[in-house]
Amino acid sequence: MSDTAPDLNVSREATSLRLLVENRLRSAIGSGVFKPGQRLIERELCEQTGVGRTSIREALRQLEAEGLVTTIPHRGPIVSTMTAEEAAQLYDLRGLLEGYAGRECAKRRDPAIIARLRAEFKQMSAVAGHDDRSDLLAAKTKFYAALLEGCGNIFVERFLNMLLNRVTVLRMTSMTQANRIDKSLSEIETILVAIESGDEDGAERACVQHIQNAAAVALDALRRAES
Amino acid sequence: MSDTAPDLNVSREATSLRLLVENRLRSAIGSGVFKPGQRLIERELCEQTGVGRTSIREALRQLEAEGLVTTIPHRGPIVSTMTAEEAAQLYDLRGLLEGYAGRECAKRRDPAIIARLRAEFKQMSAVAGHDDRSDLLAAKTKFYAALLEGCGNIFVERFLNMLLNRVTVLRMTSMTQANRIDKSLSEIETILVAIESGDEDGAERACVQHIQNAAAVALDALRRAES
DNA sequence: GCTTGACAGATTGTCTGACAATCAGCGAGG
DNA sequence: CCTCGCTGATTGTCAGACAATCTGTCAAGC
Repeated sequence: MSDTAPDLNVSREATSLRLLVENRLRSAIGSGVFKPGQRLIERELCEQTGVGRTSIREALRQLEAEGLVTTIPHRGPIVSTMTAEEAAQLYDLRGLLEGYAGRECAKRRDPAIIARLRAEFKQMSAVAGHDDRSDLLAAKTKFYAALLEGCGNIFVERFLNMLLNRVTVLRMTSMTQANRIDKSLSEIETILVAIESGDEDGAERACVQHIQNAAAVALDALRRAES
Repeated sequence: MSDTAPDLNVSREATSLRLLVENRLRSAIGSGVFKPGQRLIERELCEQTGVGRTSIREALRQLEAEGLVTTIPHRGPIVSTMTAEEAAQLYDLRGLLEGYAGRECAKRRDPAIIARLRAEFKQMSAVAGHDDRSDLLAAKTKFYAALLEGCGNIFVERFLNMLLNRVTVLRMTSMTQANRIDKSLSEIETILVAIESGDEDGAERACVQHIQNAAAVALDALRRAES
């Protein structure tokens, strides 16, 4: 990055309609507008979005590849469901990857990344008390985004993003984090401190621990709902 | 699974045209018919496959999500290229995941899986001397398939499959394994033995080691070609 | 009453043809 | 030699169409 050049990153954001639709659907699923198991009928989506079937179908293929929707032959796509068993596997993998990301962040100690992590942590602390948890969630998401970028491995970043999308869906069904916010915050602080001090093992351990705790709460709620 | 019920799994294999096209393209890319960087023009693919643009485009979206092709806006899809840097990241992640898979296999010690692993290893040893390495590659692929299934984590399995597809592309460019076959075989035997004896740490270590060695050879060739 | 089979409706899977938007390369002009 | 505008190629997107297939229902038969 040059010091002199102004940021001319126009980045026509999402150029293609297909991408717009894709993001729309992704967030609709993530925010629970479309619930797991619900059918997504092409023509209805066409009417709701105002785009042709072509774009809808291509967007759905993408989401299918990401695992967010499941297409039943000649029946059409539904929002993917997850058994408690699968959710456990998801959290296992997430722990593995996020542990790796934490370790790499601690190893690299990129100042820009650390600054972002710290800023988002501050933001999280600031809004932790709000009734509306969407602020907290947004900050948390940004914290993770920084963590993933910081690991410097594009594949880890991509895969973890996929996993996080699916976790978000889970979160809707399991309505977790009642008073886990405080604990969660302190866990995240542990991660942050470890990364800042370059403690690779500590950062990895803290990340894994954080995921395991989150998993325990989520899986408990999920299993109860599944019974 | 019931003991009495016969296996009525008819499994009409790949129903939709789109899936057929997808697999065709995937293997065409994997086998080097389409080379990295090459443009994939929709209308040409239509003629070559005899299907409509609809199906082609949807298949391409899937491959794009897997990272096998990259779509340049208003220019169309090309077979994805990889820098040495990215390849190194890919191998890093592959080591992480495959280490996990090896560990889990050793932990679970599923007899069916172990039998498959051993059978494929035998097959590999048998065909190692052939000039045509496609037999060896096929057996190796099956060995990995068993390893991935054996880890019991569907997400790990899915992600590793994606990574392996991209490694296959790399292999085309870097023409590795001259006389690495013997070493490679003995490394795989180490993995197998560790899994059979339930040595979790050993299995993980052996897997990671195997990937690192493979990575070293591949990256060396790649960097030389890139210069 | 319960099972079987046929029918109708809904929805996907796929093709065709079309058109505007956009990009890459080329040649004219300075 | 560099810049500008044109032309051709290709994608992005739409609308309409049709067969294949699934689901649910309802009548017929045991």
